[in-house]
Amino acid sequence: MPELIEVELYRRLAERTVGRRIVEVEASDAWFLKGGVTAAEVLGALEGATVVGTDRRGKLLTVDLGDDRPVLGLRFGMTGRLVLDDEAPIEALEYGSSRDDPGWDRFAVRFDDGTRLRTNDPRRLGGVELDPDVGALGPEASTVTVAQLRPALSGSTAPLKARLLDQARLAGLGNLLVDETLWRSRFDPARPAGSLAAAEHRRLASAIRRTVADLLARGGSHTGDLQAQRHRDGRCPRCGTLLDRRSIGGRTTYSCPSCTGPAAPAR
DNA sequence: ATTGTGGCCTGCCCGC
DNA sequence: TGCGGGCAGGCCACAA
Repeated sequence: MPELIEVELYRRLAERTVGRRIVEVEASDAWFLKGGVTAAEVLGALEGATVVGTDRRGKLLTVDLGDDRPVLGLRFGMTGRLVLDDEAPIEALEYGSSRDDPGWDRFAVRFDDGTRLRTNDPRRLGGVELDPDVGALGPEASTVTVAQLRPALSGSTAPLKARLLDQARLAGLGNLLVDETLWRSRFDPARPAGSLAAAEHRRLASAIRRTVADLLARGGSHTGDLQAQRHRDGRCPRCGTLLDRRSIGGRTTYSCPSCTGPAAPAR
């Protein structure tokens, strides 16, 4: 479940490798290489390169290797973790494994100072890419403005939640963050995205930024107030009502039927 | 174009 | 104790 919060923690870890030179690349898992790139091409592009900086758009981590090299893109899917030597900012992912099996290392680079940065991903849902298309992603969710959110939602009949999960419209939110955000701001996830009024755009944009900041401070996408009740028979932490469990946007969705919804706006 | 669905990958947990 | 089925969700291909 790495969402932008986890990937931001990964980025901060990767940032520590700035100035180090890559002396060896481990890319033996062809499945993990995306965009049609071969292991040989990745090796050629990365070996000898020095890490210049890191960046992130939504759930995509990018590593800048200088002007004469392609940008290294890292995606983590749902169970991917980034580990520098033995240091992992996320010990165990919410729906991942608590083990750290070396057999799950899908990609790694070794630096000239002997340190090693690796992706450990049991389910191989993440991937490595060269020069990823950052432009295909929507605006960054953690800093989204009303002016950015409005066009992402307006005119759409799709459920609000589905649009917020669409990385081409808004980059960074995953299932847990969206449910937490909508619950906090009392929106019905199933409501048509295009039905929001101007004041609601403001309320939602603000809720997205605040929820991301709050859960980042707490340490993960799974630290939301709704999380403990994300199960059948779960109850709304605010009013105690039995939570709705539905599939919206193809994802399991928990929401409070009592204190959310168009018929029951915020008090 | 937009929206919905199913599949990919595989560990884990539950019930029998 | 072992086993099978369901489940988790980020992402992409594909269908309507």
